[in-house]
Amino acid sequence: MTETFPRSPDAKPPTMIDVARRAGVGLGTVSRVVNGGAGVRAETADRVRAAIDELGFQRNEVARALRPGKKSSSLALVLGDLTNPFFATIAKASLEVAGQSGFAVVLGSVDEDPEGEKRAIQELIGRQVAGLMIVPDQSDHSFLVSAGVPVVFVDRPAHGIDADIVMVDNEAGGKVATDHLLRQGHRRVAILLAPSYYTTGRRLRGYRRAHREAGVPVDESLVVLLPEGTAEEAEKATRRLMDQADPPTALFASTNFVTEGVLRGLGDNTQPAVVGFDDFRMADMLPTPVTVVASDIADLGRTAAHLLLARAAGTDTRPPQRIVLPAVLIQRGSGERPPV
Amino acid sequence: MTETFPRSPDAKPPTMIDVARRAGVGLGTVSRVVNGGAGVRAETADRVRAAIDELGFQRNEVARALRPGKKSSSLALVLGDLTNPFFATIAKASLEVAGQSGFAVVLGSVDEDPEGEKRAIQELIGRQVAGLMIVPDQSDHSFLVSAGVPVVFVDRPAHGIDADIVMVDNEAGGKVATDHLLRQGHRRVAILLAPSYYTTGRRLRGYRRAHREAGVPVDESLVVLLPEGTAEEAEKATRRLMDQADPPTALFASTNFVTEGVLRGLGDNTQPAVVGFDDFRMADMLPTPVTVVASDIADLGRTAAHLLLARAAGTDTRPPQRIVLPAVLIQRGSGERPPV
DNA sequence: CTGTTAGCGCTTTCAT
DNA sequence: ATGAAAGCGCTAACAG
Repeated sequence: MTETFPRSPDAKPPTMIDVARRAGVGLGTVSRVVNGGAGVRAETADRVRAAIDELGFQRNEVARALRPGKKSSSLALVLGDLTNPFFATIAKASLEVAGQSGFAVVLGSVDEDPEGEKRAIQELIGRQVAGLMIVPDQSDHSFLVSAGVPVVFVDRPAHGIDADIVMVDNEAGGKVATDHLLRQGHRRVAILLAPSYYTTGRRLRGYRRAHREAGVPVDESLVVLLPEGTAEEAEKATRRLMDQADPPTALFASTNFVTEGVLRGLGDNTQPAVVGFDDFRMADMLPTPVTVVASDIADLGRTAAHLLLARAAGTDTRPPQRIVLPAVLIQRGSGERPPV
Repeated sequence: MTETFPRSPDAKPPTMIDVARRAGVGLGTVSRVVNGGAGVRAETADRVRAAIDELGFQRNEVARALRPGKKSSSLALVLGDLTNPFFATIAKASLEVAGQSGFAVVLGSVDEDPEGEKRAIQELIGRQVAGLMIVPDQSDHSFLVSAGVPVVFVDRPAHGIDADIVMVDNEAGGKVATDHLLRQGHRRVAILLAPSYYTTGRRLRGYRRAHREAGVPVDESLVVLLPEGTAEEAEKATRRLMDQADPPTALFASTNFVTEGVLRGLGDNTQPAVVGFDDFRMADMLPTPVTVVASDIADLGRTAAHLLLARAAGTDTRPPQRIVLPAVLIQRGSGERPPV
């Protein structure tokens, strides 16, 4: 009895009114039943439910969300490249948390262009999302101040607005990684930074502080700010570093893609020590297992989602929070090579 | 002059009526301007635009989508684990395509439970998405027939409904991989399958066909159906395989996670040849670079999104399409080891 | 307990 | 060219 092709798109789906007529009750009663059925006689409710099944009725969430106050039950997630496991992990985690509360997650498509993010965000706000989780770029986000929607920033704070932020302890991470290298006697530790103003700055800060406290001067030629945070750029930069007169004996890569590039750039050269920021799948399977400074990225996403949900529900009215997750060193081999 | 905290959540955003009052025009005029401004005197339009800027007005997409026919400009994407690069790639690609057409993408949270997918899909339909892209599980999807929304399945077809499907040539891929191994003289080729009824079945079919055509009998003890498609299960299964009396000299892993597990299970044993299905980041960086059968996964996502957009727009009214993308062998080393 | 009614913000005729 | 008015499907008073 099952049809085998989708119903023609113009066939209008049944509404509550259809259900009401079918069940011989009022519109309000149907609404009550659909929303839990409190205050409706069991018998009536059954009749309504029967009608719902027969008609295949499904509540129109859009109309429901039109009601003022009743913000749509969806959150927006704005981030860069889903192909980056770092972002994918955040997405998955926040999706799970949102789903548990009956919220869907709308993904804003963020192209590369600088205007893309703002456009995407405004688009999303127009869709009446109940809240936004944003992994912001460097641009000004003050336009969000008057958006009337709760916002939680993830991984890095945004300019022009004081809102909740959930992130990793970048400076401590940078410090731990560098300490580890210096402690083993390395004196020429290079750092390769992806161009993300904030995290980059903090990680570099940790790197410098480690040097200062160890009494080791920083050779500025070993501080490399990549033009792009890709493996390709990191690979090129690594080659250049190793080709110079006095090459580093250790390299600190500031993101997972950069780590990949560094390893590629090093090729068969198994001399220099390498520590990466952010763990990645199969880091332990590479020829020399990769030592990293890692955080619980899924927790980053989960925490952000929980916080946003609480803000959206109005449950949480504290001033903007700043949640910082720890970063720990995971020794696997590449970071434990002694200096030459 | 910029405030530094988000506006209190109860501050209602300005509506078109506010704009109309402010500009001293009628509601309809504002609507016209917002939608391109055709048929409005330039001078009037300017006044309206000025009011829009001053008030920071933003069209309420929800109210807009309430209009019948005017399907919301968002597509739904329902898939499993975003943490799997395979799915993440699909998500990213479809997101880009959708974004170019001004569509947002809503992600359904698909938990592990079998009912999860159906619930998520119905939720999404209730949100009036213009179309659905689904990487379906094995359950029955006939309930979508009467949903009145175009659906495109990705990676595998669904039961109970004849809709568009974009996928990889699984059988050819299985054949190519197995051929490659047999051609090098391997006679004991194991295949490790993740439990996904369809792709698994096709890949296995290719495996069998390759054996048949080569006149090599299949040892059924080498056909392993994993209880779960995780690296852990694949690792355990690989250990078991290699521990048996007459172990295989080659292994064919049916997904990227399975490939990872196989490599882990093999550990230092660098004897057996390995071919994986689906390429993955850093496959070329492992101790022995990994030979894989790969397809353009991003293209899978892109194609699905394009098709869905056309269906949603009513532009494409062809009968359900079945688009199959090729799978090619990428030789990197692990698959070129000779039999012992 | 249940039916009726008034909007939510917008698009879209239909007059003017 | 522009204003007025009728809903879209639903929720939330308000009556009965």
